[in-house]
Amino acid sequence: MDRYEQVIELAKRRGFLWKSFEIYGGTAGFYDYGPLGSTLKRRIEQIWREIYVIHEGYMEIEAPTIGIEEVFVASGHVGGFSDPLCECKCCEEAFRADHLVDDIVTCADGLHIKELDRVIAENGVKCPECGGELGKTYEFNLMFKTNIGPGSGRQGYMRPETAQGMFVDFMRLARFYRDKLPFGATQIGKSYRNEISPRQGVIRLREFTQAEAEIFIDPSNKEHPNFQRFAATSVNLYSDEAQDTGVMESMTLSEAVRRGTIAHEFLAYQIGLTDYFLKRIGIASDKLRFRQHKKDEMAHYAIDCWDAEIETARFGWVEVVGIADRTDYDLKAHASISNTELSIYREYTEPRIVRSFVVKPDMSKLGPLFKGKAKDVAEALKLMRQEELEKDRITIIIDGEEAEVPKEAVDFTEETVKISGENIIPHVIEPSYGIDRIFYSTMEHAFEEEKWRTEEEVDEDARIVMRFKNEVAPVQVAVLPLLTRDELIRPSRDIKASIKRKGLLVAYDDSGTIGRRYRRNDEIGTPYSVTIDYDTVENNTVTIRDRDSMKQIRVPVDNIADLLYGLIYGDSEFESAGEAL
RNA sequence: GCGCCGAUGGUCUAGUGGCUAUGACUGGGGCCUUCCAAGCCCUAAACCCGGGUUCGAAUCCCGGUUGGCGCACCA
Repeated sequence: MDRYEQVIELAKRRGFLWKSFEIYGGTAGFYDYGPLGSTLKRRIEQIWREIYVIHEGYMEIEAPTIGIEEVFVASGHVGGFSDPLCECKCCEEAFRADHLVDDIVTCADGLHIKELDRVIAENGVKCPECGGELGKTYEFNLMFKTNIGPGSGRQGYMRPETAQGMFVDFMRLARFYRDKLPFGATQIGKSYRNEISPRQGVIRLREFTQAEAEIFIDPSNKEHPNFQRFAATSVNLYSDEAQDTGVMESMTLSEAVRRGTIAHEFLAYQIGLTDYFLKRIGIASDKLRFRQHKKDEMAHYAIDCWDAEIETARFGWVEVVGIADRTDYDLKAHASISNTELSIYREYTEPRIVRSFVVKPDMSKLGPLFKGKAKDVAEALKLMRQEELEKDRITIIIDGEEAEVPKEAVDFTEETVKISGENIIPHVIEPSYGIDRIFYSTMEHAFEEEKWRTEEEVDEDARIVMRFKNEVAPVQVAVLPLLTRDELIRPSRDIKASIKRKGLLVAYDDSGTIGRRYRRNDEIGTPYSVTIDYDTVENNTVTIRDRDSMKQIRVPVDNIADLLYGLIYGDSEFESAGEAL
């Protein structure tokens, strides 16, 4: 049984993760989060919110999970989020149709399926495996399709990423942030991809949770005002060049920016934030690295892109966060498809007085002379410089033919114009988190099978402990009467109630021996167990047991809830919080 | 989507054509018990789904679902 199996088995048994639709046999690519799983996931998301929404100030929005066709035409998902597949009629092997004709035509990936079929037929392309005849090419789009409204209603798609919701709302967001860059929006929610063959459990899902931030910045200023916060932070960088040699480097973020390894400060700051977040929820720092996309792997519009990768026992390095500079690609695409200007007006500190050379073609003369080509002639004239227009003969080239334009058909002048600002299209910095993979990694890195042997014992003793960080542990406190006796159960119930009032998630358990109950709580990662014994009845004190060290302290019952709250969310030290036992 | 291998209580598992389907752990109830899976009693709980072969199928055959591995895919 490898580590993955151990973690998944525990997750299943203890109510973290369940296969969806299990009583009907289940379906690949879907998982339910059980009671403890939902709680853990929500605590992870809540820390993400604290960082991105509260601290960074990128407010959360909520857009529909179903999108209309235009949105995904603009985003490129309708055309590009699919692959043309082509199967051999003989051996039934499936191939990428565009790859089959790569050598025959120059831009194979731009061809439609019909054109691909034509190229395959005309060139007699056969199955590369067995030489058999190839079947018709079909498009396999990874988006789930649905219909909006009854009958032949509008085509809709389940969103394959939450990002588009933020781009589509750009104008409203810009207004909300009073037209000042930089600003950002975030979204935590479900996305959908109809994976061809999902495997690897929760690592590859058809319905999954993303947490994404789209940060709109001034393209001419990619510094980050708060960069100092992470300047000295060391991270494991696996850059494009490093991947060729296979050697990862540990480097401070300021060093990485200075050397040009990371394109700019703003991106480096985001890497710093991601590093901070992942470590805070319990990812082991030696199993975390940032890998730069190779030039050929990066989306064509991105300038630089880094993936946070976490090392797992079975799947090796798994991509959990993508941090990209998407430039102005998305805003331009939506602007063009929607016919809406998506830009920010940036006023100059001082209005600029610009002298500009203006060409004024006289259409009443050009029209009769050039007829249908008059417009092209005028456009060509507008591009000419003063010296060219002052020559005795003005010649232009239209449709490969030289033509002469009479001097009286074109006028030009120098004008003085006052420009007080300009419209700019912001660049987008996008950190995109795959919450389900992070959830699993948190489980795996928290999992520990602890074995030890005391001097007298021959057999090994063992316990399974989920060493969750206090902040993410689903159950925060266990309240355990030492014995099943009324005089201990009664004060236990009062203590449970007082801890609940503080907002902590508390589990009460009085079944079986105390040792068994400690083990049960170790297995779900409860950080602290409060035990009520006969001393409690006598002097109103209880013991608190620390999950990781199994050490105990004795503290008064009176402010037990505040004390536990401080241990979980504050800086309190366990050992100094009470009298050691 | 293809190939190979698997699927038995909550978990792990025995069972290769024939008794009421094996065992352990876990869970629940109780007894006992003053701090790390102790003991005793009681108890709940399973043959992935659908067809077929057979007097009889958890077992053999076919199809499906699902899991693992390999191939393919992974904007």
